[in-house]
Amino acid sequence: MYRTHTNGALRLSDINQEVTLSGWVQKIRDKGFMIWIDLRDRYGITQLVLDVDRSDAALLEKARSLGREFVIQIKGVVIERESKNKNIPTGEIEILVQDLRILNTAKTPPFTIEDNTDGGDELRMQYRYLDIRRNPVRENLIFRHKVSMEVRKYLSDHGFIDVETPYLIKSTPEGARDFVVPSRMNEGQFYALPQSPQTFKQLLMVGGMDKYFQLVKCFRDEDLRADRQPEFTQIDCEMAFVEQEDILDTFEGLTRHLLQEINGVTVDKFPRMTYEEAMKTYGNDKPDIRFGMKFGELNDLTQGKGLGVFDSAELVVGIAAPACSGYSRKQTDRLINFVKRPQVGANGLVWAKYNEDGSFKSSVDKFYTPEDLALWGKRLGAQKGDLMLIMAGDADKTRTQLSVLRMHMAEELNLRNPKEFAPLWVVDFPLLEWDEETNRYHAMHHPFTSPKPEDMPLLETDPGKVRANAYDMVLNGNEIGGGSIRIYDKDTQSKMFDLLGFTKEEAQAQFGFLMNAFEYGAPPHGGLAFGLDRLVAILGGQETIRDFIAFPKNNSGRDLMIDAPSVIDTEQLKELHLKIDL
RNA sequence: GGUCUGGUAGUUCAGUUGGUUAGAAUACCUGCCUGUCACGCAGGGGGUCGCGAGUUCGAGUCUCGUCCAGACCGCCA
Repeated sequence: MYRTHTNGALRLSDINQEVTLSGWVQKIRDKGFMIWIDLRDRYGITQLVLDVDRSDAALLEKARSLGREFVIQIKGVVIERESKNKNIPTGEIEILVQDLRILNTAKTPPFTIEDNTDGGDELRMQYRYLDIRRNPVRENLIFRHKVSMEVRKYLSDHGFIDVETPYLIKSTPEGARDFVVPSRMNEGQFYALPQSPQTFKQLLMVGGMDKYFQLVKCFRDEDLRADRQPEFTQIDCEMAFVEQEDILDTFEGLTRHLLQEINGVTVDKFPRMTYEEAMKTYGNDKPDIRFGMKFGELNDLTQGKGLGVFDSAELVVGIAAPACSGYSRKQTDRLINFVKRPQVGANGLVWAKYNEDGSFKSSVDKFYTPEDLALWGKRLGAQKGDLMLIMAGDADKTRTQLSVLRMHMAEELNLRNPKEFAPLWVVDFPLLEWDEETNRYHAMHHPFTSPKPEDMPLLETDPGKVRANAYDMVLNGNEIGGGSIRIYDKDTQSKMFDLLGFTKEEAQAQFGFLMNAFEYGAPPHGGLAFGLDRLVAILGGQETIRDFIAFPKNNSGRDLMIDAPSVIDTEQLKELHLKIDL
């Protein structure tokens, strides 16, 4: 037997017990007359002790030969510490070692296995198995486990059935690039890895599965970001015989359950906001509503006073940053430079201070009286002591830019409290989006999304105006889930493909299986998918999803530990009838 | 596809206008240390300054190229 207890288990009440422990050597403190060893496993740390009075010379010698991260097994007696350590749960006891067995030696690790490691990201990824020994990473993985167990429990309790769908499926040009897998048995043909199990879950509805869920890997061959991985996990759900309201209720329930069970946070009914409202009020379809700074449109108050940039602008819009009227010239300049960076792309920024004493001061005092500025303040909901920030230009672009500034101010003012949770639904997304590059519409959500019945006539006359039965769940400024009511009749679906520029033949070749299924009694259905990696990171109060994934990929889609992707040998290529053309 | 930042000891980093033998902290090794727990003290070893060209009497430092890493834009139905 390797152990009678784990290294987080023993307490004062276990005094005098003979125990066997196993684990990794975290640290050796050799004081000459006495040696302490911190023994670690995933449950905690237990201090081992040997000394010249109570341990024989051979045992001491063996203990001195240990190095960091050696795997050892010891037998000993639980004793009370003379000087206790209040910082760890096992801090009142230690083990007087009687027998020591080295189970495995270890090279000195390339970085310290401690909460605040000295290792950089690259090394940590290359030696991820060592990184996982560290508390923060281990705790994150356990946290993820808890979240996914609660998800499974909730959905199963509510009648959802976990069904697995295939990973080797068919490539489609719509949407993200596919990862493809060559088929040896079908010369010159390729599978694609699913970007999502979308069509399969719809077919499960046709199959009468009624309520389906799956925690499933999805794959997209697009460039990465700090919070974007080429393979990621989705909580994928679909329900039949439901309306949008039923789906929102169900998954609002799931999210509320998670916040309660995982974070101990009780949340009221989620607010709802239309896409249009979100864009007008926050410049963003995933607003962070933990703080205010709502947009106020100022066209009528600013135009016709001789300030060219405002007069010629389609939209003049601003926010009031709380308690920033004391900003210095340097600070306002920094904000101006921030919005002028190419990533934001604005031409400039007008500021107006609503001072504590009720006076006004702005960067455009030449054009506006204090009375004008007071009206701005009223429109933006500014209080005394606030700083109004105003941008102007093309409506859509300006909203986006002001949205970036709003988030920047929130960061700067520490308004994004990771312990606070403000979920909401954004509903009534547009069905289609015009793509300048390809000169055609493409589906904003996906091509299986149902238009709102009342907007159906617009499909013929003004497709860009059609709203969809599509919805996103937003949490603290992140889209954590999204879904829609699906099309379930063949005619609407083929009209949709038509709008998206598919010929009848293309539609049949790529999605014939789905449209055929719709001819055999497809029930009305809809669903939603959550991004599990991001959801877990947000519930865990952290920014980076990589630390919640056991073995993540880097910026260029590489796994630094196993060094993938890699070339394959010519035999393999030949078998697959592939030639590399570089 | 593009923009920006970085690459110096095992690790995290500093390194002045281009100028002597490239430093610190930490890790590692040795010795000492009668209750340590970020132990302490003394000593020691450790460098292809990412790689390749170029400028120069002289390059860690300047130029060009290249590779790697990170952040962002495009992209991500």
